[in-house]
Amino acid sequence: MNNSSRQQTGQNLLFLTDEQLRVGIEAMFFAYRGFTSDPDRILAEKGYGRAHHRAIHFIQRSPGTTVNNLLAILGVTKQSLNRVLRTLINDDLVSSTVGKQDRRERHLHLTVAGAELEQILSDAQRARMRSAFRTAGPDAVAGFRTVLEAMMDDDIRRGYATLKDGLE
Amino acid sequence: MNNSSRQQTGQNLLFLTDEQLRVGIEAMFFAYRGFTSDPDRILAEKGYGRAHHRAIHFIQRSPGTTVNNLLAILGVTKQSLNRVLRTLINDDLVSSTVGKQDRRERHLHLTVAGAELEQILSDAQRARMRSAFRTAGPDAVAGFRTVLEAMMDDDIRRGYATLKDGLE
DNA sequence: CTTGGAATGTCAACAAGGCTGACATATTCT
DNA sequence: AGAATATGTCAGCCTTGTTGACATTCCAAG
Repeated sequence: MNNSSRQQTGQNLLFLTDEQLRVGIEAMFFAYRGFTSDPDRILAEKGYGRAHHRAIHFIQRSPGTTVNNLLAILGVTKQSLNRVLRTLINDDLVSSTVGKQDRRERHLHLTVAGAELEQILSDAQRARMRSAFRTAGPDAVAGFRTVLEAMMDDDIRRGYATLKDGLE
Repeated sequence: MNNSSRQQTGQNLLFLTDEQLRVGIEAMFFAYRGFTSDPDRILAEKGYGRAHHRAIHFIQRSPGTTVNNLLAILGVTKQSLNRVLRTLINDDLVSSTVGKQDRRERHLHLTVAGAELEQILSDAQRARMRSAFRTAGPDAVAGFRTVLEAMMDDDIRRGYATLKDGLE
């Protein structure tokens, strides 16, 4: 299992050595820290955390989404999500409206203030991503996305593919 | 600033649209969750958390490293790290030995049991990374690493480059 | 040799944000 | 009518981050 590609098998599989995998693992660790650091700084100033950012992000990207939808995407318990949503609703960044077909459901939207904060956060996060993408170039970006997609859990990759479809 | 590349500038910059950046952001989010999920499961069984994994990982990769080195890499407070190290040392997964030149320093090593756990964790994490790399192919992997590197904070990228140098 | 600073450890308190379990309420489906 | 669903809420626990205060040990400069 270890060093599975010490002897090559026709193709060049040197990119699968344990050492290369270790570098990939550490790259993920350090890059993810950079990826979250800018929004984290902004959020900390306003008394929010990463969990609030995640909720705001996915409400922005799917306006009117229900609590259950959000739970499935975020992969946390309803108690955890509820705590975050409660503060966002109290602070008037998110609105929760009763469903029309199914009145048990709550549909979530960003308020004007919520959309403003979302904009600030995603501007900061996109700025870093844009800079990284520009530096790396389109081919590298394609590879980046291919590898990340292959690293997701299967069920998530399906949902993620649906998200992507909005693009084509 | 927004949709900065709606009109192209000679080169094809469609990969820098806000939509593409959003997909990249969500790819990072979902992929990182996959990336940590396998070790997290194993750690939870043994009563440890992600912080223990990080400590074990970097002690394994730099045996004899000092607490201060580890603090710089992990980017947490010494109190936070100390709490984690204390449990690892108590559980005999990590040994802490007084420095010979500078006896204020503590040099950290994995014990046999610690190395065993590290092996289990990194096997799990590498398995996912290897599968993703193999699926994506060497060119995609190169792009993946290029983008991640460009996404790190500058000071970290320098340290990360040093780590990488062990490879060539 | 004394003193300042560096490296480390430890105690206490606090907060965010995960978790489980239990329970309430409203609504919809069967 | 009763089961199932969607949501909210309370209480308590854990990990892991934070700050602040303080002790110890040692090196090095004066």
